[in-house]
Amino acid sequence: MPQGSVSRKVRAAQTRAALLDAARGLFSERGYLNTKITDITAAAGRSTGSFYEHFAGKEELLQALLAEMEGAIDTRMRGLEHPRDHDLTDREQLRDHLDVAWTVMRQNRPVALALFQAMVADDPGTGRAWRDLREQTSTIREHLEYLVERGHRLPGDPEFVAASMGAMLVTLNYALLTPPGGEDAPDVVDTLTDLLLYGLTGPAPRAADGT
Amino acid sequence: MPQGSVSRKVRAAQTRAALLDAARGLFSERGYLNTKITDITAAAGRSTGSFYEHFAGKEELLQALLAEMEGAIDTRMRGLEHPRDHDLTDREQLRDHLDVAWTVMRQNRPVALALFQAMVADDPGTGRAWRDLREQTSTIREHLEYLVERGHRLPGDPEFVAASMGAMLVTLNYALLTPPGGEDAPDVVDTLTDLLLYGLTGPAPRAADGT
DNA sequence: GTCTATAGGCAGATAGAC
DNA sequence: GTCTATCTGCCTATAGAC
Repeated sequence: MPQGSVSRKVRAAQTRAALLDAARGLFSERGYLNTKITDITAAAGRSTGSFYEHFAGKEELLQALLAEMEGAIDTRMRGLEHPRDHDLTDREQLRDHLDVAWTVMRQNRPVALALFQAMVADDPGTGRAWRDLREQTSTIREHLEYLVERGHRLPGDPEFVAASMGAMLVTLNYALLTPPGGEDAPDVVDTLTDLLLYGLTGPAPRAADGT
Repeated sequence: MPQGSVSRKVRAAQTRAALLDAARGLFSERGYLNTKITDITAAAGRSTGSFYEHFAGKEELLQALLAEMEGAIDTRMRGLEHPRDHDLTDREQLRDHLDVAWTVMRQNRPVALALFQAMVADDPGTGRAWRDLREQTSTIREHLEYLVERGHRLPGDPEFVAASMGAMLVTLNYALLTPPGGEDAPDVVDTLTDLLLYGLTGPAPRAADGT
């Protein structure tokens, strides 16, 4: 393989990375929908035409960002078992799950923001919103199904309950991208944990027996 | 006042109403973001120029639709007292509130859809998402504040808890605009009531005393 | 107030030289 | 692969006749 060819590949990869980086920055600043392809190429210091050598359009670039993020998460999670039999009615375990989800969204702000906007901007008839919600909550759903199998009684269908939890999380994350009080509320995860675990009635002393 | 002038006013009102009607239909079919002003005028059987005689733009038309909806609700609710001291930890009262909210969104599908898309499409930096969520949940927030005043312990700040409940509601509504299984799930309100009231642990037997 | 016609401004996407 | 240049289509918004 000739050297020139290698160098070419490297430069191509650099351009691709530059586009992805620029996109992240712009998505975070102005949002996904308000960012034009020409904005991205300009910020990356590349030409408009160069963009289409790497991505068919903005949506495909977003999928690439998503893949990158998922790759990074998988790497960090490597080796950590994630068995199906977590008990989400255990406060610590529920809190862990919510904390991971929240942290991932916060640490990947541009991607989370863009995915949410893309989900909502899509023609509602396509059903993308429900599909996205469903996919993003598949882990929670499995844990809930496990609970049901063990005889626990949930407020409703596990799939729907999981989607409801996800809807709350992603929408709050979006709404809090610009923190209302200036700084990010520190106890979001704890509050949501308690709300989802015990509801408005709050943790209450249980009867001794399981009647 | 001359007759010609009256007739003119009437026709203007008809055009305005036709535009609003057409917008409702198109928003419901294709969504707010994908509907162009020219689509609305075409569907209403009017010219493009006519639109700007009544609205400065699409967003202003949406605000008009919102005002219309709120007017209709106020009319229906006229005479019904809505005191601040509702107890949302009472299942029936919480269910009633969620049911009203859900029914309003379902019966005003185009407006609810459009408002949600408009909220998300706005530049995130404006903080519109949080503001909208806050406003739409002001009633719930007041009830929760009332509970806190009476000594009840909530999972967190009433404003944030109310916003969380609202986030869940409006996002699920949006995701379920195209029902996944074909028909609309009938027990959405009941499931959300139980989830928000008791959480994942479900209603449980309480201890006899309040220790 | 409503119409026709059009100006004007993007922004997506491609052609062709290097 | 990357660039410059451009074409194309779409949509907002206005001008001017009726």
